[in-house]
Amino acid sequence: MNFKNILRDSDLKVTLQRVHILEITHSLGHISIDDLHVEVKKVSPNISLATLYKNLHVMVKANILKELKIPNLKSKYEIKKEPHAHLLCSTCNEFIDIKVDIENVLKSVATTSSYKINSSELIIDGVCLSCQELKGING
Amino acid sequence: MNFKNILRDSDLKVTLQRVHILEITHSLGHISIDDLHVEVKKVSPNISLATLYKNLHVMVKANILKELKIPNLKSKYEIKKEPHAHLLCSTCNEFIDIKVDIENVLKSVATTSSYKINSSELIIDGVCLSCQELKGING
DNA sequence: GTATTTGCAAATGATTTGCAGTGCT
DNA sequence: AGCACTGCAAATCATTTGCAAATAC
Repeated sequence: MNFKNILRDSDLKVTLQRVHILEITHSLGHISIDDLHVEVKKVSPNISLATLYKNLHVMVKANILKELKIPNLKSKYEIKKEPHAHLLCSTCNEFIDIKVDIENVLKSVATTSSYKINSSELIIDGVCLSCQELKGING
Repeated sequence: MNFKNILRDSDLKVTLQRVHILEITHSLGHISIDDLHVEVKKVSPNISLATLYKNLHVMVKANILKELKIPNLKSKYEIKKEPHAHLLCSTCNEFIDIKVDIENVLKSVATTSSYKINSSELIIDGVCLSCQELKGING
């Protein structure tokens, strides 16, 4: 991914900080602002939280990033890509992308509601396999 | 709905404040903490935000209420009921319940991921009919 | 009567803002 | 050069906590 061009295409100046934010977010998949701060400081030691907040907002508005509001946790950010859902393990907080097909569901909602639908966010909450096994051992 | 019994069944003391919170949340469908504060003060003028926060947490933990984290907005709370999705108008912020059937989707996710699924949250974002019409007139 | 809950005020935590200096184009 | 961006510190906003008085059971 060429993040410099992505920024230029959105009329955002290419700064080292922004490129680092995008590279780290891309390589980790989803990240909270605090984890991002830790990671970005490894390459830009003086970066401030204020800069992170400003850049996350501006890049969300520019449709480069997406903010994911997650039950019980702080928001995470991800690079905007094809629609997909998320699966959260409520025990260990593993958080992963999953492919789901809800096109027909969205179409039928559009028809019955008369809404013009832009996007959707599906977060599925459960217990991952290894946490199920641990629970079996301990409980 | 008998909110006193619902509270008793969860081993929560029945207080006027809690009953008011539940009555108002039920009658309005979904409500943010600030709107709830305004509404509850009409019947319990001295209620504090701290009491609201404490009670919302305790009632969410007791599974009487559900917290809805909504893109761009503050959380809303609703009485826990059968699974359903939500439709948000990103122009006027209308926020409504909708019936959707994603049982098969969830089942297939359970199978492929080996997760034990507890719940899911689907928020669909779009533009409602009257905002579409207004945009047509003004734009 | 005891334990829980309430409401206040203060503390903490999260996010935003103002601004002088710096860097991108 | 000119405007946007950064980083700091301060301001604001949101949420939580501690505690004395009030209330539920």
